[in-house]
Amino acid sequence: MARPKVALLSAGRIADEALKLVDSGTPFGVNALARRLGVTPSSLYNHVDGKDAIIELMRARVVAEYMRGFAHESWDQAIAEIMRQQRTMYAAHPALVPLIVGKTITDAKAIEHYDLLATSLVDAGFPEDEALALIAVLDAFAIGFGLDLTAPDEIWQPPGETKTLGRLID
Amino acid sequence: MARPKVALLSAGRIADEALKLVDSGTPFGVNALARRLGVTPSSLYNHVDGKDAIIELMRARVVAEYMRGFAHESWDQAIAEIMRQQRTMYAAHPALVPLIVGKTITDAKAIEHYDLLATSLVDAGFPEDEALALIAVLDAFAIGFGLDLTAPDEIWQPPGETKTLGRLID
DNA sequence: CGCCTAAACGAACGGTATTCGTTTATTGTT
DNA sequence: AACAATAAACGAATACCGTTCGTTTAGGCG
Repeated sequence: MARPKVALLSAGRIADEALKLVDSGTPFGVNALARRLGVTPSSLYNHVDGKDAIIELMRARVVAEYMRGFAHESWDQAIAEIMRQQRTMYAAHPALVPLIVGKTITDAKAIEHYDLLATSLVDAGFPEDEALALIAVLDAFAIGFGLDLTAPDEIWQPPGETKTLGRLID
Repeated sequence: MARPKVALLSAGRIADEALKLVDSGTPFGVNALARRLGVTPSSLYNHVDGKDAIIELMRARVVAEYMRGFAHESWDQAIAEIMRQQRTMYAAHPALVPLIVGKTITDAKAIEHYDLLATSLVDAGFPEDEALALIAVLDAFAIGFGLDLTAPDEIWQPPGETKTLGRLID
C-alpha cells in the first residue's frame, strides 16, 4: 500500500492504541503496536519519533486524564492530594509504570504539576534544596508503589522452608 | 578454543564480573559481559541459566554483602534498620536496581531477610494480611528510592517556562 | 497539468538473548 | 593403559527487537 486516501495513523491514534496494548497485558513493543494498528512498524515513524516518544505520549495521556492538580491547600494537603491522584493513575494503568520509570519527563502537563508542588513547598517556607529532595522522595514512593501494582504473581519464591513468609503469601 | 586445561569461567566469576560491568555504568548485557570475560556469549550458558539468572546472582552478591539482619529489636527499630541497610546497598550499586526491579526473588538469603521481618511483625501482633501489606509498602519505598539513585541526569526537561521547578533543578 | 509532500510498504541493518552442533581436554572406569 | 563420559569452550544459526532507508503512490497546491 502506498499513501492511502485518508491517513491510517496519527500521533493520537498511536497513543490511544499503545495504551490499550499496554493495558491488555501483552508486552509493549513497536511491532506489536503496529500489528494492532493494522500497519507495518516503519509506518509509525511518519508520525512519531520512536518507542520512547510513544511512551512519553502515553504518559501525557494518563497525566491529562488523572492529574487534576489542587487549589488553595496547605502544602501537606497538597502532597496528600497529589499522591492520591498518582495512586489512582497508576492503578488504572499499572503496566505503564515500568515503561515510564527512569525516563526523562518532557510532557508539559506533567512538568506543570511538579512545578505546582514545587511552588507550594517553597511558598510554605521550605529551602529550595529541601523542597527538591522532598519532591524526589515523594516521587520515589509513588513510583515504587506503582511498580508494586505490576509486580509478578510471585514476588517471592522461597527455595526452602520459611518461618512466616511462606504462610503469608499463600 | 575447545575445553581449556583450567575452566575460564565459573558462576562466581561471572557474577563478580557482571557486577563490575553494572557498576561501571555501561549497560548490562550478556554480550558485553562475555566480552569482558574474554569469552563468547554462548560459553556463559555452561555455567549459568541465562540473563535473568545472572541478575539474580548479582542480587545474591549484594544482599550477602550488605544485609546483616537485626537482632532483639522492636518491630519499628527492625524496619528502620532494614531500610538503612537497603539504602546503603542500593547506593553502592545503583545501576543494579533497574535490573532487579519486578523480578521474582529466589535468592535464599534475600528471602531469609524478608522472612525475618515478617516474623518480627507477626510476633508484634500485626494481622497477617497487614504484615504482608506493610512489607510490600516498605519494599516499594526502598525500590523507589533505589531507582532515584539511577535516575537520568535530567529527570525533568521543561519544554517551557516554569514558576519554580526550573530554578530548583539548576 | 505537473510538482511536492505525506504516508504507506518492504527490505535491510545492527543489536539482543538464546540454542545447538562440534571440538577437545579432562576425569572416571574398567 | 585404554576407553567412555563429561565439561567447557567455540561458531553458526535462530528469533526477536527497534530503527533506517529507498520506493511507491495518492492528494493537495500552484
